[in-house]
Amino acid sequence: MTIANTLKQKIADAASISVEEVSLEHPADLKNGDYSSGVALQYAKQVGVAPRALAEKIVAALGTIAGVARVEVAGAGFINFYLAPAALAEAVETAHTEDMWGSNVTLAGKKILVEYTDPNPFKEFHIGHLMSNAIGESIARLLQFSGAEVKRANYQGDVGPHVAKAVWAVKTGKVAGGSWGDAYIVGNKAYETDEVAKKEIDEVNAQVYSRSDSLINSIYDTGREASLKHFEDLYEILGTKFDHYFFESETAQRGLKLVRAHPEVFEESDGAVVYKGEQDGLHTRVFVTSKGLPTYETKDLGLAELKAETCEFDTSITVTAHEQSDYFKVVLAAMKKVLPEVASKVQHISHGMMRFAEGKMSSRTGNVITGESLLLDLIDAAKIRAAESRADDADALAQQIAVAAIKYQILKQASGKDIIFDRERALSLEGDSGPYLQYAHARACAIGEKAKEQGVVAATDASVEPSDLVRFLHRFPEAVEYAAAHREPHLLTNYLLEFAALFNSWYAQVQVLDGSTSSPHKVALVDAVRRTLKNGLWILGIPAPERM
RNA sequence: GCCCUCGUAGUUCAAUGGAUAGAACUGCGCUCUUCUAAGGCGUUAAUGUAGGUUCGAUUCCUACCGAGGGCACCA
Repeated sequence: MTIANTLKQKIADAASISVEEVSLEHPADLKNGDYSSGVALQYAKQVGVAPRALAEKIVAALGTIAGVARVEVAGAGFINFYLAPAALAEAVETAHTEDMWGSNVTLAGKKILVEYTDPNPFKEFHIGHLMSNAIGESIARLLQFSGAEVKRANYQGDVGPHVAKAVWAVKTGKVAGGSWGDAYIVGNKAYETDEVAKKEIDEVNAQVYSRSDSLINSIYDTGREASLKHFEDLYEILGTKFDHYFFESETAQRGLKLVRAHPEVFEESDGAVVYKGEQDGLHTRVFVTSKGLPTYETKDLGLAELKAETCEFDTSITVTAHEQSDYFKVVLAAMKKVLPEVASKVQHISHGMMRFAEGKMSSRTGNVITGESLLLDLIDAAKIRAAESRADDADALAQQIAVAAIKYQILKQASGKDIIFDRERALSLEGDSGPYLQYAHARACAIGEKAKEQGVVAATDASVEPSDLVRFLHRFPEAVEYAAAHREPHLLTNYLLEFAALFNSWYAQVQVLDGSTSSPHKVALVDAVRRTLKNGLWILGIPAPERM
């Protein structure tokens, strides 16, 4: 950034001090300029000059900076920079003409594998999977928009006790016609309350692994395929396309081999094979049970190896709920010793859990809310509004609005915190919401369409005094880069909300197609706004319908 | 007991060590003869407690209080 560099160089002339890094930020209030620095406040004491006086000296030494219209000293000693109209008009022009407006190249050439969603065949698609999907997809897109070559991975548990429970329930005719998620619920309950059933399920579990029973094989194969197909339908609605699918059935043996090959890393304890995490300030975890079965820890080691063999990557990210944070640290500590090269590329991103406002725990069918039922409820609710819209396909629009509503709720807050999900709030589709952003985008599209009809051709005019809307639009690329650097979609969500609010407010005051000579410029600006919202929504993984 | 997250308006969330701590929902009052009122405008209301570091702390450090999660054969 030229401003930061100039500031850094000239501050020495002004105060005879050297600074390694100058703070330069976007003031929250646009009145305070496009950029602002607090260096004078920071170094006033060291130099022995009052902050404002030092700021004045620095400003005097700065001279002219390309693209900056004026520099002011304000408040206690802040140095505020106001960009020149031409520099801001350039941002509008870029946003109006460039498809990739807002992208950056900070990760160019980097290969990144992102694993997320991770549902289990034979079980329901839970809220947690929905959260992991929304966050993982958005992080993948943020990295992509920053120039990285991103591959999406999904790791699913297709073997284990949960599978046996569902298969047993079907085999014994305990469920008929229900979903595989229902079968799991029935099997799980029987496992906990019925001794005979428990024994049978354990047997089924062994048979699933050994594939020794043809009836069980048939139920298993049918169920696995149906579950995976069903998940695919959900991914289609959610807008995710995975490049790689990994299954626990592939990672178990691999993991066991790795553990057995490293007796110096793992030790035996009470018949089980464990990793003593205490040596790394963590806790002990079991990798192989006393029955010789691999636990999830071991499977994760196998998964890491399998990922590295399947595709090349510089970084491998796994997105999970926060409850697995400590677990992951132990696995990573063990991995550093078993697969050091892979371990050095592994990163874990965790998110909070979704909780529900009291008394709103059940779905429309009266059951516990799953990720799927939540989505279906929202689609239903959105249909009423969609039917009154201008959309050609109301059902398709209802789906897009529902996805926006739910993803926005997840992506609007810092990912470390739990999310209190209030259905009423999400279903209202108003205010601080995904549909609000979509609506602003649809409005911008409508103006573009009308401009075309009237034959008004967009043309940016660098001499027009820039509005707050333009100055905020100029910050978009930096907002993307900032969010990508922190792997925090909510930082972009916040920017987009504020940007959309600014646009809506501007829209209420300004008539774009008023037949005046300023129309072409305003049409260009509206198109720049449209692309900013479109690209921003794309990064969040939220569809941007052109008509609502 | 130890470890990890986290405590901000009545509620759900923001705030890159900076300027008057921002929104949304709720309440009340305006606003469609003008490009979409899923919109806009106005109005009340908050940093858990006690110290520390700093020119400046919601943010960093320490202690306490409170919430959620994790801590051996589940995933």
